Amino acid sequence: MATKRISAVLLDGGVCCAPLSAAPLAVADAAELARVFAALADPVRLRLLSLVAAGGEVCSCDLEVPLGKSQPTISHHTKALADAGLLVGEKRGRWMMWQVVPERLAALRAALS
Amino acid sequence: MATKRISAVLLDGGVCCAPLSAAPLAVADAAELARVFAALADPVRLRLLSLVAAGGEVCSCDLEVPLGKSQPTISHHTKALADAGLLVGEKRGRWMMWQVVPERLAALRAALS
DNA sequence: CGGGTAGATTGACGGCTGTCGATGTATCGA
DNA sequence: TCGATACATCGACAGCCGTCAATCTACCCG
Repeated sequence: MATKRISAVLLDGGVCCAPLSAAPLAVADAAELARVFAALADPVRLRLLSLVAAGGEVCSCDLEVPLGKSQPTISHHTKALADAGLLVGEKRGRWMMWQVVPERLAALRAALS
Repeated sequence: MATKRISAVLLDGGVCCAPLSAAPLAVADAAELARVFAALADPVRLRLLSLVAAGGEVCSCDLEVPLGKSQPTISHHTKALADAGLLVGEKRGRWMMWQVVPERLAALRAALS
């Protein structure tokens, strides 16, 4: 019930409304947006997101080496990005395959205008 | 000297290069980007930025009431946004007037593609 | 000058977060 | 069934961050 309403900026295709400069951000919208930006506020997560974005579909096991972090740390970061809606994962056999959610990135771009 | 080189994404008009999905983000670029996103990863700062963006030019003294925070906290947040290059301030008499840096927002949008 | 106001700075406190080792769970191959 | 692999979870630790009261600095006006 607490989250019946979610910022319109972050729903739908993400090409929505309420850009920063149009009108003062509502408190709830600001909280939601901040949650997503917080997911991007870490250099390791940004590189992880970039690796997945550039690769199209990437396995968790292929992230440890390029990022130079331990397996639990990689798992921690993929979860953070997934919780923010920026990544979706699909378990395929033994492997976890990750993809970016382009609509989510578009929603962020829309909010930053 | 430590910052001789700064991510091209965040310099120039900000309409630059190196979008996330094009190629894996360089370590230095990721660090710079993360610094800016960290500035946006707080609901109070997002509302502050939005207030300034919507108002065009806003005095610090006009931020305490709508944000519901103490004066030192407001000062802390304006400094954080200014350090991230998202806000510029001009001291005019007794008042500090703030404006957004649209190029910076554009640079972030460019990076998120 | 002197009083008042706007803002920055400092110090302190509580909470959040990135990191890793250790452990648990599921899946595949032999 | 057994060993190995991929991933998640837990617990712990260190460092960072948002917040405020108190204080300091700069500026205006009378």
